[in-house]
Amino acid sequence: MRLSDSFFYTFREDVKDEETLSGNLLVKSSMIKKIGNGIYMYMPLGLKVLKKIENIIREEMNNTGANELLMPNLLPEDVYISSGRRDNFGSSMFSLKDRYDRSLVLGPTHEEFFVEAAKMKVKSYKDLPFNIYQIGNKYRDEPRPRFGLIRVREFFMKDAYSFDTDANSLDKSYRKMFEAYKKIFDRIGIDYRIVKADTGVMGGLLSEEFQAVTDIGEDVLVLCDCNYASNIEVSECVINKEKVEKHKERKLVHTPNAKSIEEISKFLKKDKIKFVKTLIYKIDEVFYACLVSGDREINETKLRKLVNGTKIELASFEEVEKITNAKIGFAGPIDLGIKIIIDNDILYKYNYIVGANKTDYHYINVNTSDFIYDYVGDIKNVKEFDICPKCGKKLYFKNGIEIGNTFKLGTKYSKALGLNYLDEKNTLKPVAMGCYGIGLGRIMASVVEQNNDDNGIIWPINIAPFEVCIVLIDKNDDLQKSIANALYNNLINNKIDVILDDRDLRPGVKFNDMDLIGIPYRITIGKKVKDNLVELKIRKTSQCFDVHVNDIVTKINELIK
RNA sequence: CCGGGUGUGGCCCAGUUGGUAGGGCGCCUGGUUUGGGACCAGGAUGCCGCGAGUUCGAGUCUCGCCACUCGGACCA
Repeated sequence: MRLSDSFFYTFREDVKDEETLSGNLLVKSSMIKKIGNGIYMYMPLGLKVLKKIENIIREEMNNTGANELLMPNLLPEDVYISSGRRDNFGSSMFSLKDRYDRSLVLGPTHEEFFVEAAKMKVKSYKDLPFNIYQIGNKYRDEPRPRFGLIRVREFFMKDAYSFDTDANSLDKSYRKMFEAYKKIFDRIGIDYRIVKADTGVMGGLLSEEFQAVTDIGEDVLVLCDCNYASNIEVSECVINKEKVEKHKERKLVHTPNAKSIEEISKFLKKDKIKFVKTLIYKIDEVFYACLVSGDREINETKLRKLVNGTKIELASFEEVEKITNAKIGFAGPIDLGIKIIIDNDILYKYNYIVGANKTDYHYINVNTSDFIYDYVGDIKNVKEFDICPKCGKKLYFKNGIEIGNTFKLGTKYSKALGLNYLDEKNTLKPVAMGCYGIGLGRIMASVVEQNNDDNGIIWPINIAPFEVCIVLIDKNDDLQKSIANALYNNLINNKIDVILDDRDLRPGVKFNDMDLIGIPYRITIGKKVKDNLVELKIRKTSQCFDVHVNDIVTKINELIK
């Protein structure tokens, strides 16, 4: 590509409606443009990056023997109703009516339709296993899109689905995808971790996430040197037993205006750990009082699972005040009148402090024998420096962006949608499924978050929009011009992805633009061509070399390999 | 959905007590320049987010709406 006649622009200043580094750099460098909240255009340069990511994914998918197909995005709503997922998605699904008032949705994910596709083939165990996938758009009406390409409403994604006879076979298919994913992310050159995760709306048996490590990540990764790695959503807590104490006499104490654990702990001059907080949750329209130690946070994912619920939300202030008969902040388990769930640490706490269900009062010296509870379980978040459940060392946290995930679905969808096969003994069995996603836009944004400096983006070579740029310093100098053109053609003939900056601009402008858009290798053609020398600069390290014109192609080839 | 902020040439922003819409960057023309975002001279580009209202007069005041954005809630 020659820049002088290409669709290309850059901005010198940050744009105001992109707060993240990656969002700003991608917009300034003409990779993307926002046209609405969570909706982006991919400009020529950005599309090149996206296509390179796409091709790596496609190659590795095809290497596993998976077959690519393409699904529509405009989908009849009733299919999601049959599968039982219409309600799960709720308002995060875009829905619309056609001219006959029939309900359609924009696909947020395609399990149901891949099952439809699979039915075309699957009759017998001899038809299994196989894996089919697509690379296409997904639509989700996010409550709050943000962070540039990280959380958007229309996004480009690869989703694959495996179909097997049984759990053993599924295990192999899953493994195969898992290994392919590692190859994909390694080739892309992204810094990632694999963590155990929640199965969420997908349901199923096992979920693992591939997380790009960056500070703007919305997920918390719980990690240990022993290679334990888990999303905080599902990271199990080791039970914390306190020193056994003799039960003291329970007492009602006046604690005016001490609503939060923070306030009450200051007021009574006791450490947070001596308190138990009571949060009232509404899970599938039923209220539960949930108790955790004062120094801990509730984990809603764990809580939801414990009671086998689907929809979970904190009760409103009004609801809490009605249930506790007190102002917000004084809820406690004693004489409460709704179901009680306690965190398993509470069993090993003694003489703790709880709200008294009476405005401005707390109980001190409460013990678990003082009230009746309905559920016990691990319902709290791991804290940094907690003990690793696997090896006993201290855990540490990092932030991550989910760029890929792998699910063992089992027979959830095949049962719901009637995807069955006949086995050797002529009995009808449901197909065992897995599904596997990768978010391409998120990869792009995460890579930029991980690879940049004051001058702009630093693309890893395998997904850079161009591998090499040639900067022609003086386009009116015939020697420089002819050497630049010759080199440009030579690199193209060597299958190197090259861009020629032959614009009639000052050198500084071109250097800055090439830095901004992050091309890994720059060849500058200037005065030194008289001595048959060109300059090679490495974007990442800023190293510069003078290279003989005749050697430059070889040198570039070496670097790229 | 709750709370805060912002909407003014392509981009970033200024705009006094209401009185002819400004600057920088970019763009066009000419000239001088040419290895890290040059300089001089001239020039073009505005539904001041949208709609009502107050006023002789509204970018500015009032009301309503919309969009974007941040924090939260939410989120395969």
